Amino acid sequence: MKYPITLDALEVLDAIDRKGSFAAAANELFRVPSAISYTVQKLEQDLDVVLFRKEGRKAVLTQAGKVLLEQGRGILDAMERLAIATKKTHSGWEPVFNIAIDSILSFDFIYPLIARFYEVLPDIEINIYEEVLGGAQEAITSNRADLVIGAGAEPTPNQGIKYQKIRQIEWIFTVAPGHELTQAALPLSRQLIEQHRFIVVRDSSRNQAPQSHRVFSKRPVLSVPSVTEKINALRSGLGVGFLPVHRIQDMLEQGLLIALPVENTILIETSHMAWKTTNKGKVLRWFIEQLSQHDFI
Amino acid sequence: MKYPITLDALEVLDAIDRKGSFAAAANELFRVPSAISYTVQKLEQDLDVVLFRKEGRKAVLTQAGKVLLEQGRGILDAMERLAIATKKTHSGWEPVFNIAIDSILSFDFIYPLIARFYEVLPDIEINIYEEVLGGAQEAITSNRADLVIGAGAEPTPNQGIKYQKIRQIEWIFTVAPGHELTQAALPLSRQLIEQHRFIVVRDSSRNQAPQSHRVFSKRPVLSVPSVTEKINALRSGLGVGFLPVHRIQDMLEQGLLIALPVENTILIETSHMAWKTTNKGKVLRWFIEQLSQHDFI
DNA sequence: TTTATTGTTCAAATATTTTGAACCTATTAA
DNA sequence: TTAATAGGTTCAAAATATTTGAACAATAAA
Repeated sequence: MKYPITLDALEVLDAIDRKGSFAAAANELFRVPSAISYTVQKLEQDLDVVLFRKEGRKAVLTQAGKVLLEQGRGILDAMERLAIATKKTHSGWEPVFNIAIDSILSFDFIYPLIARFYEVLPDIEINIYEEVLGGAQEAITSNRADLVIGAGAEPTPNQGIKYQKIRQIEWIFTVAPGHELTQAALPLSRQLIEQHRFIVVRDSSRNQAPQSHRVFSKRPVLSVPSVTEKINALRSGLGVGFLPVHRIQDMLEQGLLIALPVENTILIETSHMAWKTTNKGKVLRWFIEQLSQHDFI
Repeated sequence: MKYPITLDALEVLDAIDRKGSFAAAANELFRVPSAISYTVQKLEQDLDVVLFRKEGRKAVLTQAGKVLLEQGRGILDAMERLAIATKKTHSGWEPVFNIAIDSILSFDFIYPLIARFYEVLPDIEINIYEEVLGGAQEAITSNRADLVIGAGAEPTPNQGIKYQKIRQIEWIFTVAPGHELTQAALPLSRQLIEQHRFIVVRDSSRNQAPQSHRVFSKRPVLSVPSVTEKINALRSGLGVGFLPVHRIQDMLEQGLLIALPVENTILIETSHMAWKTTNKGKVLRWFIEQLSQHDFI
């Protein structure tokens, strides 16, 4: 016999353990006690292992029974999830979706996007991978990623891969008026600004994610949930950081925020996304659509 | 219906996929073709998902079918291991120890580690299996694995699961001085390097991992038992391959080995390990300790 | 000592799976 | 073009497997 353990047997075992007796398990499963007895005996026989010992009028799990039950529960869970994943796939939703992001890009806009995604579809697994320079490209051709957010303009068209430019963002180092850095010599050095508290956009997908792999190193100091909050925090003088120019143009003009040049800093971030044209998944569509909208930023 | 997917159905699906047709699967399973048909139809009906599409006179898996099969195989494996573990517990043996490794990671360091383990505790059965992207995470929550070696930095802390970073490894494509690839235009293309003989670290453990893995294709390869041997073989000009930078720094500087850039290659491999905090096993501790040591590499 | 609860056994009833023959349908060979 | 062949499906009958219910034994609680 290839698989002596059946799902039904595991289900029965689980019910017995939770309810405390064969009789109660029978009741829960809408079966008659003798059916439970039969299932357990069959399992013990097929597996050639004693799973219950009689203690008084009750049956108690043996050590082997406990191992079987504990691990078996994991398998039952996996089965349930597999059924869900399969159905999701059938209706066009990928069960897992992998995003690779070039590590030089800012993640400020990605976290809120993922958070938004989980609000809509909480049980799809999103994995974000950071890729170093050429890696993002490779990630897609080797099917490691479904969507790549890469740095630079769109690369030359490639067989089977679609590229699309994402809005170009100009980042600028910003502090509140009266901040001590406004007194420092310009341009500011990296060393100097790193001594100040940075405000970063937090990965808010943490709590809601079914399970998400996040793969970048960061040393956040003050985390906020979105770029809007980041602007507010900066204005309140809680810290310093880079902000997208187009979002703070007015405030800069009104003197509510001060922009300062920093040495060796790339200000303009051009990025593109890439995906396989054969991929018709709905999750992919969702992300492409969101990223295409000019105001998602 | 609580569990629409049965183990038998997964077994049938697996056989169909491996053998290529319903008829061949029927033959393998000592059943009649109509029985296979019946099982598949029942599964499709219970799950309310189309799993096969007819192409010509053959039946081909749909996307959903592929997801089901791929994940289902993991569950079948888990079932087999569970049966073994239960029997071992019954007979007083320590249960098997399962390690899941993310398939994008290099196995080079694992095989020698397992070999070392057998020197210390030869009676314990170690299973290594490969998990695709998110799967490694899942493997631990569902108890399919006792230890997971996953890609990326440590994920968000999770109830009952402990994560620990493993040393980050930078891999670099290396050849011996005077190798003909040193004359080629840089960066090297994948096609080009694939024409050369690769040196890979062999799976020298008893219970070998399911697949050979990760070498680009069925090219001529030379298997060696450890990374040290791999370095030696490379230096002798026996072949080419990726090596961890920190192990060959000196040799690169002395010109004993030549590093060459390859297009679209991810150079830096970050990884972490994960295990259940409830697991107090001796075997687990041994592996954690070994993997924590910086020089195990 | 009753009485209720728990688990087991066994034959009968019921449900599920497997079979084999007949029948499609798309490729391949003649 | 036609025949032969390699899948795949359908359906009723046969073979298996599971569930039931009644009778029974063992133990704890009243």
